[in-house]
Amino acid sequence: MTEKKETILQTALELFAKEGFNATSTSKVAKEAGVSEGLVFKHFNNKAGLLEAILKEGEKKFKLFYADVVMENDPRERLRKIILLPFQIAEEEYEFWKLQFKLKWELGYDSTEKMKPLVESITKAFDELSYPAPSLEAELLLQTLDGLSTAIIKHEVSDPENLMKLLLKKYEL
Amino acid sequence: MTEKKETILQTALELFAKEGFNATSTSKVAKEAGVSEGLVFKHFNNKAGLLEAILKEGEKKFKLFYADVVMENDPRERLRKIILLPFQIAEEEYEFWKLQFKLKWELGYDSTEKMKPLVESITKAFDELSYPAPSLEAELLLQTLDGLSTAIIKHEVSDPENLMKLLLKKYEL
Amino acid sequence: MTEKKETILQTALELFAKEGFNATSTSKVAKEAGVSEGLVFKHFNNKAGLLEAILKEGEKKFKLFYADVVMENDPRERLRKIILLPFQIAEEEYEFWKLQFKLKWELGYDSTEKMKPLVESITKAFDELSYPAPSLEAELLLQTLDGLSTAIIKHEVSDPENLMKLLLKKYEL
Amino acid sequence: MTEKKETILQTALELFAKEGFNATSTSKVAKEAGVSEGLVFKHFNNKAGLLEAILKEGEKKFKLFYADVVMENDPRERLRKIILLPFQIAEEEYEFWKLQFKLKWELGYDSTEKMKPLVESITKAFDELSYPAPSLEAELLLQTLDGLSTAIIKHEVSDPENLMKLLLKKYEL
DNA sequence: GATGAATGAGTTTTCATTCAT
DNA sequence: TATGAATGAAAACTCATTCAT
Repeated sequence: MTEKKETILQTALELFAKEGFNATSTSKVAKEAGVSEGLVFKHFNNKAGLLEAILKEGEKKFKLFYADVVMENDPRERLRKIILLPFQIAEEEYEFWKLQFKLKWELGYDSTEKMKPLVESITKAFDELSYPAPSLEAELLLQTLDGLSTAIIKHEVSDPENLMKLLLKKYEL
Repeated sequence: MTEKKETILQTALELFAKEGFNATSTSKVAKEAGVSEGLVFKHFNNKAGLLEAILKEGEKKFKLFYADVVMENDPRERLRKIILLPFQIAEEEYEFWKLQFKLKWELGYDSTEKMKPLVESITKAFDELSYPAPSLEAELLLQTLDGLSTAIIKHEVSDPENLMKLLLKKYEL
Repeated sequence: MTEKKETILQTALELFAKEGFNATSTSKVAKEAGVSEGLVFKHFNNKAGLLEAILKEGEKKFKLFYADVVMENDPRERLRKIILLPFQIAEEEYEFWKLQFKLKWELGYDSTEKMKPLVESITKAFDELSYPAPSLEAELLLQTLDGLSTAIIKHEVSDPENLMKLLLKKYEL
Repeated sequence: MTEKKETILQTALELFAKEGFNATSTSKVAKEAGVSEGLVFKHFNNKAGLLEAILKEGEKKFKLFYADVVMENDPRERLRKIILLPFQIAEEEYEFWKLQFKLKWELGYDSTEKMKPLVESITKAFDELSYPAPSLEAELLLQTLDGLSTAIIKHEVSDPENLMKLLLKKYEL
């Protein structure tokens, strides 16, 4: 990946995250990235290709993010790890995750399929810890973490540290 | 409000919810609503005005939705009511709420200000029930409900009934 | 002429003078005049009709303006009178005359025909005063007065009083 | 400046001069110039930008036009030169100057500021020639020339040659 | 790989005008 | 006489994309 290609990708990420996919013109991406309009298309074929490239990066990060959780054998530790995740997002990555959320709404795509392994992994953990309704517990926890992540990314959480502790305590972790 | 104006509003709501604000052209709204494109602008000045009108309706409904919670005096009952809310959304209103969520992401606006009274009301409830960290509890609950609502609207919840029961039990309600 | 019709005419005059004919929409005229959009058309048929009505008023005033000059028998007095004209425009009539000038440019119409009697009258005056080239003198004087009027209407003349005196002296009046 | 950009500019000049700024659509400019409408906007941002570009060219020519006058040291020669100017406009430039006049009316902008050096230069000439009211003389002469130019451009002058002579004689040049 | 001029189809918006009331 | 909802056509402007260099 050449330097300019990288710049385009990064710029597009930022603009898509800030303004949305449809509201961001390819020409704006090019201008902001300091490259010619044509180059965007040379590298990514079309606007959708640019988006795809970004999304692919997103999924990679996403998997990396969750891999550690799924691999964890100890059920209590597995729950701990998934709960900690939202709080570990580095501030410089907020833009990136914001984009992922934003795009999911804008393009309306369904992530349930991709989440399945994670859901199952969490379900199993609750099962092993003898929760009476492990599947529902997993669903609820993931929804909670989803709401929480949203709030964190939007800088709407006042006291992350204690919120984390509270949540951990609720699951006796 | 004339009949046609109403139709435009309704059509725009549906299209914005389905496709997103930026991806929906005013000409499509007009065509779908069976009116001339000019009329859209006569009534709402510009595309943003149309959106605003929809959003204003949204806020009205939103307030109506939460009014019952805030007015409730008994703290346990208040919590019960807020938890029940997401599960009471009528299926024909999914579009409407989907739009509200979608737009919030697409336009990136901050709803914390508008949520304040609700947050305070829930905080107070937890306080009265002697939870050790009422403010954090309120924050967490609302985030949970936010994630949950999202899932419900997107038809991603498998067993709402039991999910609701589980959540109520967690708060001993 | 009803009161509302009069208001429309007056408003249109002002707007056309300020913004130009093409740049002024009928809806703006209606709004500014405080009447419905339809009424403008009821009274003047179409936008061109509105313009025509204004222009007709203009010609009336114009003729009134010059009648006194043409009627004057004494040649020196006739010249005096035509020279004084631009300086006698009342400030509240500037808008009106500005419009006349403006429209002439915008619509590109030729006023030579209408000016003929005046030109002849001035020519005759110069002839009677034994100027060697009366026709040229008349042309030049009228062009001077045209340039001068323009400047006056645009508030670009610093010292009208003395400018007038200077001009009169040049013709020994 | 690419060839097409040049063509657009030239076409716009002609159309604006003939029909006026507001009455000329960008689509007409594009069609007449044989380019896509988009290109007009690529090159000039918006319709006003196109106008501005033309006006800028106008000012350049304008300055060139008057530079020779202002540079002239001999006061009599300076007056001669300014008087000759309107008569030296080449017929193929009539369109251009017509536009300048037309736009000044349509857009209502004030050229006094830009004329200042010229006014001063003429004032000084009259002063050096011991005219009793040099500043007023300059004002009057320029207004005369303004009216005259207008008439020339509009082809309303019957005998330019002798009109010129008459004017020169009036200033003993 | 990189540029930027050029396009064509679309989008938002304006506007003169009509018509039912 | 007067209103204002409604229209259809055109205007200004945007944008993804192509292509010659």
